Amino acid sequence: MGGKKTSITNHIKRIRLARTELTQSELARRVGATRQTIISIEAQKYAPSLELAFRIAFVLGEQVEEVFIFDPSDLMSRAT
Amino acid sequence: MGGKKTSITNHIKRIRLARTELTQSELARRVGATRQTIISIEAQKYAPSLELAFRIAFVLGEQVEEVFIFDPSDLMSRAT
DNA sequence: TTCGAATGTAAAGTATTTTTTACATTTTCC
DNA sequence: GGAAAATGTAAAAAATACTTTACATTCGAA
Repeated sequence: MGGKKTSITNHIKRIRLARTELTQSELARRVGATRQTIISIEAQKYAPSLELAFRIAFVLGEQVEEVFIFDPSDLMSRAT
Repeated sequence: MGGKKTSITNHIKRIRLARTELTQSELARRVGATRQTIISIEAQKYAPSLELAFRIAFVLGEQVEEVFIFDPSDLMSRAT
């Protein structure tokens, strides 16, 4: 069913509400994406591009790595 | 020639050589991508996905934001 | 100089992200 | 309760990232 899964999760919604109190529409507008894109990313349907991730973090006033959490466990299984 | 493409640049090549002395092939293998992908990204032909960016940074032993540099100037022109 | 490893170019095909459009549900607030 | 704003689902098309394959160039060492 589902599939690949990205090994990335994000805290956009929490930060958006707790820290900046932006609506999805407002965030979308400020980062230059559509509301639908924000919805899908918040719902973890897919990970954003690196550029969009940077823009989101920038607008939220956070570092990329505080907004997006990478789980390297699948990478660990690869060899030296 | 090129087009605007992405507002992201990277220091993969410098870090790859100076810090870890990996070949493109080795880096590609460790991050689970192809050599061609590493070549294109190092050549700034396009930016990696967020996931690949995280993997590259992880393997290089750096933070995402030390490897990939975001220029927010195009974002700044958007309003409040 | 010659071999092999590393780097590079190109192009076609696959996979993933983003937009666009349209409508449904929930929340807020009067 | 009702209107408006905010959030949500869906799906097709467009844009971008990634792979695969094949061949060319550069560079270091034997």
